[in-house]
Amino acid sequence: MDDNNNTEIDMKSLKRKTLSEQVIDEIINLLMTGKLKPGDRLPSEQEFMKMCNVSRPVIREALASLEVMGIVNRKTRHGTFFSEQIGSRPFAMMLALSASNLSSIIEIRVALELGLVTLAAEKITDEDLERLKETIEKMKKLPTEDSSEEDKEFHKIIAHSAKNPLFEGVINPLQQFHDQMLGNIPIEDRDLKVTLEHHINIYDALVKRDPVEAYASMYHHLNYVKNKAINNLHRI
Amino acid sequence: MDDNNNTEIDMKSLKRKTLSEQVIDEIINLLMTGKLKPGDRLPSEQEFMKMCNVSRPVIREALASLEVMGIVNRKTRHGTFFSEQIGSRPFAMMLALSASNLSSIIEIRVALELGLVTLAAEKITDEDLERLKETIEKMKKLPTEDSSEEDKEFHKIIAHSAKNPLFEGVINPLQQFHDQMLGNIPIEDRDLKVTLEHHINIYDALVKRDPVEAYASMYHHLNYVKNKAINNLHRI
DNA sequence: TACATTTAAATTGTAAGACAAATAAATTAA
DNA sequence: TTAATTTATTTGTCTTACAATTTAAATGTA
Repeated sequence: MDDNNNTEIDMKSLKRKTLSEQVIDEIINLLMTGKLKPGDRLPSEQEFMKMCNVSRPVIREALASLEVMGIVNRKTRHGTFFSEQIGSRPFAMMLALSASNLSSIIEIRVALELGLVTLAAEKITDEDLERLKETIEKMKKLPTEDSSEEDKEFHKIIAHSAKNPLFEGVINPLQQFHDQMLGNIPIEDRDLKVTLEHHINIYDALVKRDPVEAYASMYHHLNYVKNKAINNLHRI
Repeated sequence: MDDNNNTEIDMKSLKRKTLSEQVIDEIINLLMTGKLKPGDRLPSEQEFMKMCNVSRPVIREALASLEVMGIVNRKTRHGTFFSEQIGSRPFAMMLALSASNLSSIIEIRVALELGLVTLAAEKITDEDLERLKETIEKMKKLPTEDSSEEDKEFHKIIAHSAKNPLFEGVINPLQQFHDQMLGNIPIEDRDLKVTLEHHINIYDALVKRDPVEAYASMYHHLNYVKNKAINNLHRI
């Protein structure tokens, strides 16, 4: 503090880090430095207390936080382990903050679906393609215009075909959030023939494993769906 | 338990929910139901204790978890508030679990950048375009092949032009993680002229506000970058 | 000896009480 | 009226104790 007095130092922009946040940082660092890997067992609460020289509630707050984020799993008597992969719950919780800004949710979902279909074009297996084809065949036999279940299934297969758990952890909550908060597009707004045509175009592009064509088809489809979703939104 | 004994009930698939997790669910529900909005003040710890009939450490674990996720902000004497928007930290922490699977990180980043450039094509402002042009002009004057700073800036402007805080909260950690864990592509692998051409193509598409062309240009660019990043990865 | 049951142990889960730290609000002094 | 001081409020940390869960070890029985 005997430094140059003319230097403006904005001390207020520093946020004080609680002890539990510091413990979290240490634990995250174990992963980032490769000292521990997904699946590995962490030290027990008692051991952490000794290592970090803090009280047990501080450790518990840190671990509870990491568990809610899906980064660790805690089991009585067994211990605490790093998760093998992230799940959907953390991102689903984060989405709650945008619950009142649904158009932004729709927007990011569209963007992610477009990125996803690119990945799928590169990585999709014959098995995945077969399953996509099945949803298309199922849609051809539908008795009504309501293809919402098949539509969801179609998008889920594409999400799965990317074989990227992190991506799935992000897109699954979006798909579910979208369904939950927006409900389904009203029946009278549906055109099974158009949706089916869109799905077939996307499928064909994926068969060719052509990312740009897959993208263009998906973009076309999602714009159709997005406009209906936003119209539905304005009706609420 | 005097039900039909022939029904198989897999009780093991139910995970016991701790009290703090239940408190978290209640708080998230406040957001989901619109009872409270981003920016609103939550009840104090003492009030929660009374409402939920649990001890203070349970409340604190719940609130600490929500704070790490960026969903709430806690200030001494002031209280606890829902955040206005999500930040980057939660997703950055989630990424730590994939620290040992870098190709999957690269992959999801590419997918997200592609979705993002679509959004940008729809929403970009003249101001954003001007800033993109500035990075391009700056690149034209670079003395060496090292355009990593300008490349980062280019992608950051695009991320910002989508004007979607949630999306930014996801893509920023990916951009930073990528930079931090992968470092920069070695100088001898760089071709300023190619990168510049890619950026110009993307910029031109954005000027036209053409999503498919923006996508195709970005895909071309990111494939170039991705291959170099993966080659660099194999060298480590 | 093998299997079943009981007990002990290890770790997480919860509660209560006390004090500390930060800071806004209220009160007092100039 | 403004500035300084004090008080009050809320979060932050710690200690202690007990509860709950679950697995391993020990004991009992056939």
